[in-house]
Amino acid sequence: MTRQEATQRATQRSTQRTPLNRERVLRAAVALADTTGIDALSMRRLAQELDVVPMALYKHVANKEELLDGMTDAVVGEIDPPGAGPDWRHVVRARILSARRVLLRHPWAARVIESRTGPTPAVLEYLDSTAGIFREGGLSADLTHHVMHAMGSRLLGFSQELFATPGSGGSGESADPAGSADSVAASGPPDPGLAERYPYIAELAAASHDGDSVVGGGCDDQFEFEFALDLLLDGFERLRDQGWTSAR
Amino acid sequence: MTRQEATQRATQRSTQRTPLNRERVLRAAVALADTTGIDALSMRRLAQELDVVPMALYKHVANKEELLDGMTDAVVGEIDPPGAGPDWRHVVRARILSARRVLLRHPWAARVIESRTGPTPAVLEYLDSTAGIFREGGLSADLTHHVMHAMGSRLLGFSQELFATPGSGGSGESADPAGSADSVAASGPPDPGLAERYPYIAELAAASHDGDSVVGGGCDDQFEFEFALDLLLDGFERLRDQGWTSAR
DNA sequence: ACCTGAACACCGTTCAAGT
DNA sequence: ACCTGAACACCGTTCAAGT
Repeated sequence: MTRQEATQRATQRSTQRTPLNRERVLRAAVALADTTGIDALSMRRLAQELDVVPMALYKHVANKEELLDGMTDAVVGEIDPPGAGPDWRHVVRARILSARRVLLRHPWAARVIESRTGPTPAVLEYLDSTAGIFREGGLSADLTHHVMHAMGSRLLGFSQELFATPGSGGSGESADPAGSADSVAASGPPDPGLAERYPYIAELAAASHDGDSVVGGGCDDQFEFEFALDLLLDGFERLRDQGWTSAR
Repeated sequence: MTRQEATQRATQRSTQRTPLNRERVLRAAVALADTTGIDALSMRRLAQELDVVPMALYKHVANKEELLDGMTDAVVGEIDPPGAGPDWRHVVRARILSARRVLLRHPWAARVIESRTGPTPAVLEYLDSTAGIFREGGLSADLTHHVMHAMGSRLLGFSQELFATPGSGGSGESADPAGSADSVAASGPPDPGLAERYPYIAELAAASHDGDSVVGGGCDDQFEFEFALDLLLDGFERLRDQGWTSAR
């Protein structure tokens, strides 16, 4: 390679890729996790994807934990801002369902968010504005406090089921206690021993798809999520109307 | 070392430790995770703890995933069997609070259980007998199915809060959206900027410890867990009494 | 046939050597 | 002063060599 060729190549490379910055690192990390799963996301693999040497990443994130913090903020930032409307239940419901759609787009996000030791700025902002919806809906600060706890990670759209549904991608975001029922009853030639050993689970599995669809797990994740969400919102509203306070 | 000494030492070693078996491997793994946290549990470290060569473990568990499955079963096996009694709400409540106590003893267990791709035998048995409590309480199979989904991982005593409370050990089992509020307001000299940026969170934090205790996070995890649990059980009972069915 | 040391293909991060 | 290749201390698991 001549000196001129080398210069050309260097120029070409520097023009064809924008110089590395935090934003680009985070976006590449999110994209990599989306396509290959969170387990395959390593600093080395990410560097390779960005066509830089691994150590180059450490100029933009202090370490892998900070990378994961940044990815969390990027994902939480995708959640729709709270809408306007007179009905606080509708507003909070719409926002949480938006969060759920975001988590479904990024199946790895639930586990990453749960693994953060503290809330990131975007999460704090999300929690603050969501608390505001409850407060403006007439719930006392006391009740809102316990409501936020009761919602727990469901606030961010987590399914919080026990096991990943068969269909879910890689690093299970949604899961399925009654669905494990379904697996027991529906997977291949149903072992008669299982239905005998777990009679109640077998019964639940039957209840889940005696309708039109008999294929697959048989559980409608969206239905189950909204069932629990509405049950909780119902309960919150009832407590508000009763003027509930924690006794202390 | 003489030949006799070598024989003695070999004999001593073989008598002072029972020969390795699956049971002993699992118990050592649980103990190691309890004391050092789940992140420090590696096949190599576990082998070292048992005073064997790493490869010796692979005769008793196929791989690390199977080790984690076994640890899950060991922990879930610690949950009290369902008690007897006419009040299904009391029975299911007591059982779930027992599960919660078990998880508090093994702070790593929640994350390990969540990471299982499918239910282990002990989990299936737990879910089956818990579904049985609901069924015998008069809930239809249909309602019980959705109830199990709505409970999600809370069935196994998971706190399901967003972030680990400051006090919780290592691999966060319990967490705290409103508690993150508390951290914001309570940590050190409260940055006035934070309360302005997150006014609702600041308000919740204030609501959480305007009582007697002002120290620490200020949240009573046990209270929050039971608040949500009872809210859900209330809702289930109400649906049962209304003869609720999913429309399909 | 059984057991196991060395090796393989990784990992996050440190650090010193090179420019 | 900046950048980065090599190195460090790990990891789960394979595999072939040794008994």
